[in-house]
Amino acid sequence: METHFLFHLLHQKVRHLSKELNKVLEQHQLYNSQWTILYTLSQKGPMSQTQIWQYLDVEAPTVTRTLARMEKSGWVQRVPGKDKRERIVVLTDRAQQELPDIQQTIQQYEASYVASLSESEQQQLYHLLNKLGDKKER
Amino acid sequence: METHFLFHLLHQKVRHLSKELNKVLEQHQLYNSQWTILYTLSQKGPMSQTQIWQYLDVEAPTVTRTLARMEKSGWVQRVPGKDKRERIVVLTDRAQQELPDIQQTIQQYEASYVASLSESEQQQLYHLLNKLGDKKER
DNA sequence: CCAGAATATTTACCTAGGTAAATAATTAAC
DNA sequence: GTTAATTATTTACCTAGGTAAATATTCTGG
Repeated sequence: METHFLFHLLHQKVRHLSKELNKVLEQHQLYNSQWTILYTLSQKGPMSQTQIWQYLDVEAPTVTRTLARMEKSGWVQRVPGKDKRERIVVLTDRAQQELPDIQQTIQQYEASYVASLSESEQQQLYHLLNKLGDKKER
Repeated sequence: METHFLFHLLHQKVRHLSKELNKVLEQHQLYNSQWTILYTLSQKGPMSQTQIWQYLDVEAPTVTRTLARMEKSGWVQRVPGKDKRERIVVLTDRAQQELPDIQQTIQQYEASYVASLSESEQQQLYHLLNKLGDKKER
């Protein structure tokens, strides 16, 4: 099998997916990646920035920037922690209020996107993706 | 199954993959996305920019920019076509020369990444990815 | 206690992707 | 044949991701 096409397809799908998700999220004035953070905070409660980037497996500057934008547009607030180096990120009231609505939008979109696969195919896909790139001793 | 995790995993994998690929390509002074274009041109021969973005399913400004960078670093040249609006993209001699080497680097990396899956799992994965998001009448 | 290491965040600089609108050249329609 | 629509590319402006280095605190070993 031509591995090239597999990787190309992977790329394409993710790009396509982000693009559409961003379009769907327009109605909430939100972006894909911002949603990821919003969702994480809604599940885990207030977190420091470091906790966020480690959890999302993204570099620190990436979340600094995204959070700055989210703070500006009123989704989160960054309050100082006991340790004066760190900033704790908290959802704003507005975010709390709009969350269910947004979640429904996402849920619906994701469901429609995944509808082309049966339940067991979805699990297969998850399983295979998870296994992909799992280095033994690469 | 929680679709959320499937999409999250997809994102993560692709990000992780690009990151590593870029690192591997450093030795050739090349980036992931630039390689994609280089490879396409090596397979298809000279193409107009429009042909490139349509084939790669990317927006026009994206390839304009990437080609500009590639031209500056000596991978491609853009020559005017008969139609004075279009620019035909051609690989430079240097690109031609270095291609086999780079291809080997990529090949090797991709093979190692995909080695965690059996041949038939790879095909399964390709099949499922391909099917994912296939709208009937979404 | 205090100098040096470690940690949390930020800044500066890069690539890659997107949209909307501008520009230039070609085609089509009258 | 000139005007209007279409096509190819670019520009300006956005988000998202990365690395390397700077800054500010906190921790630690002597």
